[in-house]
Amino acid sequence: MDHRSSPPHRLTLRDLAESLGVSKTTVSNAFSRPDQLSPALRDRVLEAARAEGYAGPDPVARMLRTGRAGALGLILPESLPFALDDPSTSQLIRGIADACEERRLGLLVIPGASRVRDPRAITDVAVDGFIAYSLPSDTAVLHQVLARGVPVVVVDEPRLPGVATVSIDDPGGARLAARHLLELGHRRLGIVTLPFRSDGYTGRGDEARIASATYDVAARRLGGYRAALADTGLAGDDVSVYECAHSDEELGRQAGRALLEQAVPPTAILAMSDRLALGVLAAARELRVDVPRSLAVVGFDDIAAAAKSRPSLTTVRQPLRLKGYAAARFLLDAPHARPRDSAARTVAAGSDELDFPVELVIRRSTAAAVDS
Amino acid sequence: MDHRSSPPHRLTLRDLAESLGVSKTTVSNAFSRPDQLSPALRDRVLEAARAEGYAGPDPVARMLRTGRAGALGLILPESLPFALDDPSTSQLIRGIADACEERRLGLLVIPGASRVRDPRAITDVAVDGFIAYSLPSDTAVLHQVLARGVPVVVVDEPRLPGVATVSIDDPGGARLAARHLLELGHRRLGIVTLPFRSDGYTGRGDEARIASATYDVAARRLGGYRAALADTGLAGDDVSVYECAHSDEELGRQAGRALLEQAVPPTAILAMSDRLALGVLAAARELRVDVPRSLAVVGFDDIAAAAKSRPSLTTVRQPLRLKGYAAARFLLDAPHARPRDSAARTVAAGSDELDFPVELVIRRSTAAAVDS
DNA sequence: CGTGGGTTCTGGAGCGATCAAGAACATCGC
DNA sequence: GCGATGTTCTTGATCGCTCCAGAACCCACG
Repeated sequence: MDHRSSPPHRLTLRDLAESLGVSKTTVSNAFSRPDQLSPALRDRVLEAARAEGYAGPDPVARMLRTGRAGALGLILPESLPFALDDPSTSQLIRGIADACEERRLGLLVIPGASRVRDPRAITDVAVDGFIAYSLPSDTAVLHQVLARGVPVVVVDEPRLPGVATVSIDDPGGARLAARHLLELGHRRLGIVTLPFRSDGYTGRGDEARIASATYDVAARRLGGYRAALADTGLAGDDVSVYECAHSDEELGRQAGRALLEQAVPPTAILAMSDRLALGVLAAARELRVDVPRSLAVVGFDDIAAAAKSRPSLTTVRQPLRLKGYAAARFLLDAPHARPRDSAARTVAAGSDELDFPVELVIRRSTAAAVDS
Repeated sequence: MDHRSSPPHRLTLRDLAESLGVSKTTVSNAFSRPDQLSPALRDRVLEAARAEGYAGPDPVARMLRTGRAGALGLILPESLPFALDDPSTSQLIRGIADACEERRLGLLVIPGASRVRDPRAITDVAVDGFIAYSLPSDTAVLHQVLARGVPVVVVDEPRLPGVATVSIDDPGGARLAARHLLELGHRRLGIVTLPFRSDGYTGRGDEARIASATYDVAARRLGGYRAALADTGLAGDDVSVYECAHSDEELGRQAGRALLEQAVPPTAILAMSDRLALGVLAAARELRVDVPRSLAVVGFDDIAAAAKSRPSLTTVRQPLRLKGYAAARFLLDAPHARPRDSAARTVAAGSDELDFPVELVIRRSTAAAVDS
């Protein structure tokens, strides 16, 4: 009771202890370890806290002492608006949120990481670990995260040696999609890709860009498509590639138009995401190209809209939500995820990769080629 | 140099200072206040940090010292999946994210607050303030937030005396919508409402529930609808009300069917959200009720899908993204938003309410009544 | 050469909690 | 009645940093 009222002092655990005539530890226990003190005293403390307006232990001070932040950092490549727009990203987030809720952890979102960013967004944030989603390999962010020394799990990309990664079999999925079209007799294929680099380029495929891709996923899926072509003894010659800067319907539509308006248009189009494929469908509609009779389209992801489109979309299903959940669990359950007992940067050595299977879902956007 | 290597000690600022033979303050300044020391020494410190693998000042320790958490807490009524699904919520989040990005703040998401929740989700989290979105007035969460003593801004509801609120003119917007229908000659109206309470009830309107509403928004909008009826000299008699537990298309469809399958169906339906209105449109389609010829439908919010639906939706536009942005700015710019200098619980006394105007957007889902 | 005003750097006191170790007191068996 | 075993509460150190006040130094001015 000796400090007057010069600054409207925020009540602290010690103040309460003093005014009650007990030790700080006792007050602390009353809040955080109820079984460590007699119910009577506990009630007295809690009662006094309420009366004096003490809100409970300061989370930050506790974090400093215990070394746990009680939150997960989620690093997203695009802005939050975009992430929320994109069904596959938001499915992933759901999965992560599920795991956070189970573990009573907060979820701290750090969007826009594919652009150059203030490193403080990473270094100044109180988290027990990061989940980095689909970042280009040339972004500084991931290295900042690694440098911070907290556990990290990467989802999808980039695959870095020694960094825990949760992903899918991208080449395998792509191969499945392409093989499906080839088996249906298609020989002139178009490919609508996700970005190879994060420079905002949209346009015809460019081998130089592809060779220097910083987005692994696009490169891996393209590899899968081409592997299927090679299986069938086809060179990639009759395949035109169109790259989109983002995964959205509008760019997919644009890509679809570009491919369909070629002198010799493809009879089938492989799109690296369902949103792109949906855009291709829109382009076909505009150009009065019948799907699947004159054009077969295959997507990737199997978002909810894929089953609802007209025609419904043949696609490669990946377990997005599960992937998010698994990534969070991977982060949390890993031995090194414990705070301050190790300088480990990744979650686990050895079993640091978790790959989910994919599955081809055949719907109505693909049919046998009619030779034209 | 006296602490050996028993635990793989995480490098601290002091370790670095010692090994460099400078003071802790100097190292701290090298990272956080570059202008406070000579460039030469600064470089030497930074160089040593890199060499020894020191990642920079620990954010939690800094928070404790400076009293700033560098993050905003966002409290959402529903689960994150649901929030991400809902276009109006995600628009709001965008606005908040915009402001956070401007101010280099993290965004910590706390979903599912309308259910009973572990108070630790609120008390244990390091934030400089909370934005509470559309919470029922009987939820404990908001009181926990208030008790924590950090600044709070409520968006939409509940309106609590002395608590800063960002909102819109709900009764006014609703009145606009209803008046529009009345002016078109409609006299038999149906109303599809947002939930009045958070108990998951979906079904016919129930005056007892309405009177004891814990969701202010639904009550205020209903008040607006009824005010318009009163303006026209109509009692509410010819108005059937159907309450939906959530704002989604499926429940809207269900509500639409229930209203349209009545012995004497309404000629016009007022829905408290666009998603509900879209569901009503779906119901009308199923029942082969022509919109707008046999049924007029008005929504609320003006989400992107409202302009794209068939027919496009007449609705009450509210600036969702702006509302989010404003809420964050309100929180951050308020005098009391500064840490530890006050026990103020709300952002500002006096000007603690920020209301945005709404606007009726007339599209093709409404037309003059044909007397049937 | 002394004085004043910068700049650059240091030391030590906290920020508000938790935790390990131990003191005080009661309980119990033999 | 006495050591043994708990239970309940306290003491003091510590988490890693930032900030305040001041020391040390440099330079210039009169």
